[in-house]
Amino acid sequence: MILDNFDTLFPTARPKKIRKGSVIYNEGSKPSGIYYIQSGIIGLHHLSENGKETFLRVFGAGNLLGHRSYFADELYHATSIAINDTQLIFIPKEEFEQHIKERPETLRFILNQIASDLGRAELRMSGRHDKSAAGRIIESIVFLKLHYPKQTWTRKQIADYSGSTFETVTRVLNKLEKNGDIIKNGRDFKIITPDRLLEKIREY
Amino acid sequence: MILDNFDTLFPTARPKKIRKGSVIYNEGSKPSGIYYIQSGIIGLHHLSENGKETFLRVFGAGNLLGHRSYFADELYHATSIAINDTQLIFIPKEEFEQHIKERPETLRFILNQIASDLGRAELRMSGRHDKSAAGRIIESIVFLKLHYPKQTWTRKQIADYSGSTFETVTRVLNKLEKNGDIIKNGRDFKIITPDRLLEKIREY
DNA sequence: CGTTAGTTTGAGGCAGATCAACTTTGGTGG
DNA sequence: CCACCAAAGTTGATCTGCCTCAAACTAACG
Repeated sequence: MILDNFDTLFPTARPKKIRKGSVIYNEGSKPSGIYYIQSGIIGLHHLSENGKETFLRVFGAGNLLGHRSYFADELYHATSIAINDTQLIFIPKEEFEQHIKERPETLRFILNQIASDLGRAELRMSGRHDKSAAGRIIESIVFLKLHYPKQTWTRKQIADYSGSTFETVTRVLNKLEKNGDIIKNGRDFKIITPDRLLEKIREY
Repeated sequence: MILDNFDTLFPTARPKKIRKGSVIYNEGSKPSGIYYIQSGIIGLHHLSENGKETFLRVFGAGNLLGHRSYFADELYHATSIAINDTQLIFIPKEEFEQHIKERPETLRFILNQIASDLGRAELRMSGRHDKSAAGRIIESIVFLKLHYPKQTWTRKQIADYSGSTFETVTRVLNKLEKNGDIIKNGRDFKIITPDRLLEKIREY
């Protein structure tokens, strides 16, 4: 879901360039406003004490970032990291609250998005037990490639998104290639028919 | 989070009695309004084709129900079932939209709740990989007993909530009793010191 | 006090994580 | 433009948490 021209509503905001790999905010810190992404891709990651990493959500151009914690009135529950070089603007609390007063429909728009994200998160949670690792990996590559076709997702990113390991992702991708479901090209790959692949999930 | 006296705002709504075990709405059907729970406990469950069940969320007196799908503008992604005898009112779309116009703060209240639920869902999803089954079971009983202390949760319900099996729940509860962390009483049990138990999760 | 839904306990199996050693890719700096 | 090298990917072997299956037990409700 994308907010077109959201940034033109905040003309005073100065766009900030973020280098690939750098952190926008850290788990545990306190929101003081929200971010709007003008370009680039950002990943939201949860890191546990035993070193396991979970790739919770992806955000692209036109998305808000940090809005969940802001509206839940909580500390950030995960860390956001730029997957690519990114450009974003930060909208401080006061300014954003003013905006909401003037445009109450923004609230409903965000609620719609968060409600949809909650459904997706819960289905992903279910999938951790009722689907095989291969099935989850397939769902993940279809989702990631559908939303960000030009991005070369690493095996590690796919593993963290699907709840698996990069070795297992490697093995599954090889099998998919052997079956003619994807075509590999260097580190990248192309899914031939995403819809048909999703239908075959239970076979893997 | 609880909406006090939300039902008095809809005096025309007729309370409906729901028997333990019966379905309020089914996965895949279309929301035509939202529910408000006057008394009782309701569980939201996702059932997969291979028979696995996931216990997604619990709702009690003073909670809304069916609001996620309503605001996401989606079909229900899971089935809601009365865990106890329950009394609720249904608020049709038109009436609810009218209410939101008159009381826009309701929208922010619901957004706050859904945003918080999303955070919890994502942390539970992470926990499926970075915590042992025992750890997740402990978190689940602490959560369920904290919010619904009088409810006798079955091993199956705890298993579906934690992403495990009822046999594993049995084994963990026995170990917890042996270690003096809980006291069993028939099918029910009491957690001695929930906070201290949560701190010991990584030991289990 | 009979019935059944819920619980306990044990034994065995396997999906997929982990560990390890090697190969390939693609960015970069000379 | 090419050589280098760190990051990413591959492949195989091993290990294990906990799920599955099975069978006997027990609480709780009508």
